[in-house]
Amino acid sequence: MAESGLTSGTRPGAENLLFLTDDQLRRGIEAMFFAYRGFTADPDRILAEKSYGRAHHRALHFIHRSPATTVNNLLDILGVTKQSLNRVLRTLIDDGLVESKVGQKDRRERHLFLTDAGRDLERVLSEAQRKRMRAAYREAGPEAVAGFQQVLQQIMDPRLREHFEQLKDAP
Amino acid sequence: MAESGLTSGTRPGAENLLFLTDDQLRRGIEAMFFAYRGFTADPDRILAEKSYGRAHHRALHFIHRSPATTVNNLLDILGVTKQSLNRVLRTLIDDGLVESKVGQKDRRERHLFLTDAGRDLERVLSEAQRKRMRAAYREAGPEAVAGFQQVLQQIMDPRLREHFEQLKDAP
DNA sequence: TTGGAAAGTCAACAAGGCTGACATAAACTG
DNA sequence: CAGTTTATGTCAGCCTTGTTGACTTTCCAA
Repeated sequence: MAESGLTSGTRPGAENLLFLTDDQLRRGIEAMFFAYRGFTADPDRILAEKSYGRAHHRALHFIHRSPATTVNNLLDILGVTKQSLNRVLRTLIDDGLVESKVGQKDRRERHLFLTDAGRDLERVLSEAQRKRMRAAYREAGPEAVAGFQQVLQQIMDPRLREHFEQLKDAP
Repeated sequence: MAESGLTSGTRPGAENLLFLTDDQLRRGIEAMFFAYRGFTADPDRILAEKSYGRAHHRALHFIHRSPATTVNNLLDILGVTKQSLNRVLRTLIDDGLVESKVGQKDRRERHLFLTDAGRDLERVLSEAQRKRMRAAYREAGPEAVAGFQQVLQQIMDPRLREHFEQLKDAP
């Protein structure tokens, strides 16, 4: 049943390229669209209560992942302008969720850290997101998860894939 | 699950749950974030040239997929307010990419269709998106693609999954 | 010492979400 | 038939989050 459901009874041989039909690609595109909505739904609800937005979540996430990261590095990861990021960072700093420390080696740079309160919010947000992912992973099983990761990695722009890989090796 | 155990050789036993660690989940979350950026990058570039946005693309896509769809159905799929959709639809209709026809059975409804010009733009946008997906699929291989679809489907909200399934069976 | 990088800020704007209020036409219901 | 509900459209105003451009301050490095 699993087999026929996945491959319609055909074996994935070298010549079997049905998974590359426009129809299969369309299904993948629509799946990405609908899944991304679910992916962001739970954090979005929590953020709305606190009058924050997705942009704040992203900043919290990547500062959490890479403590002491610089503004420039964050700009590169997030792919927005410094004005856009600054607005978000400003509110997070003013609200005491993020701390900005002048660099020791290069005192022009600012190194970003989560405060205790910042870590708290980050934990609530990411746990909500993980909960859904965990359920999805469990339903789909480890092999599906491996495929999921592989395809997503290929969809990324090479420059972003580097960031992704770098984060993989973070402590 | 029992079946995937049979076909894969990995039994989802108590000890083999490493794919559910918080670290694996975090990797999946970041992969979704970076991949979605790539996913939208190519259409976004084309849309920007024509002063359209992602919202226009979404409308074109789903009208293309479900010709004669009603405004209400589109609202449900897209998950935005009618005011938001109307703004987008208005420009598409004014620009001659979408046609709105009064319903025959129920004359309160409007049925939406792409014009030739609308189909042209939809084709350009979706081909750009498919190109990237095709390359990703080819690199990852059919088994990975199957897993990719499975996990995405599980991430969706149930209500959206129904829409997704319904589109699967469309002509 | 000076050029340029890093960061921050101000102003203005746009897309695309949202709410609320209201209008119209058509269908449905008692 | 009168009243209600449904589907759609529209106006006005707000918010978040993106953009560009201009400008300043700090300060490293050649």
